[in-house]
Amino acid sequence: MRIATWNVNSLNVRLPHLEAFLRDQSPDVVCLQETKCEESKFPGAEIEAMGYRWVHNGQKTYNGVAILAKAGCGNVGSGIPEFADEQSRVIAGDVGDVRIVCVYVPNGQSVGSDKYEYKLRWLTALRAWLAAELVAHPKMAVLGDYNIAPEARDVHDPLAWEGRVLFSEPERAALKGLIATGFVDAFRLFEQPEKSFTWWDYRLNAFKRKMGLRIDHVLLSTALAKACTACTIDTGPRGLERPSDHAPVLCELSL
DNA sequence: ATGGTTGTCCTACAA
Repeated sequence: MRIATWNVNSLNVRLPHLEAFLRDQSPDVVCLQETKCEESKFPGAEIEAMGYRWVHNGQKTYNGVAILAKAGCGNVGSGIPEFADEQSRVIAGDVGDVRIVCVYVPNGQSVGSDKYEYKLRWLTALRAWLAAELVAHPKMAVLGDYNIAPEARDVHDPLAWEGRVLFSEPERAALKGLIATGFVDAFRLFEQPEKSFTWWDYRLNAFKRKMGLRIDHVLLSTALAKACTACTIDTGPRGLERPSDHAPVLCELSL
């Protein structure tokens, strides 16, 4: 089974890129973030024509998450239970015997801001929920835009980014704490190229200058990690005309 | 240089 995650930064704008990605990579499951549309504007017919069934937790203008799956998914839930959130940032469902959780972690804006505090509270709630979910679903994959670079090697200029949002110590500690409840970062199970990133700012020609961060992740429960044979970043879509600012991450599971 | 670009929606705001 091949699973993937991609922050598309508007699903309707990125539909041609998504179509090419699905054709080129043929993933069984794709988690999307920042669909930026409510249900009435979700391009469901187009996605079904590409051979995928879908579930979506959307909202107007901001956020929005979806899971596309060739085989469809059941037992679908939206949001973090017991965490009231007006923002559409989580959707989960079963594909076969694997629990798929699609997350769009808050950006946090800047360290010390209200949005930063919200990000940390959100991550605390996510951790508590997922720790409990692991008991019921030993085979679990949590994919998405975490808006956190875990280590210095995940940042093009770690000295410049140290202490800033996306790479501050409290954010990294929160991600580390989440992982410590029973996950592994699939990307780091394997040898990877230097300067492996998943997001590059639209400004200052950041992609061409390799000025990126690795903030999109595939976390696998320890039971599921045993089945993981590869994890890669597909930088192709980031180089296209009018791209998302994020690249997709792909993960291969021998299931 | 505290800069710059994109998406949504039409004016700022979020990223």
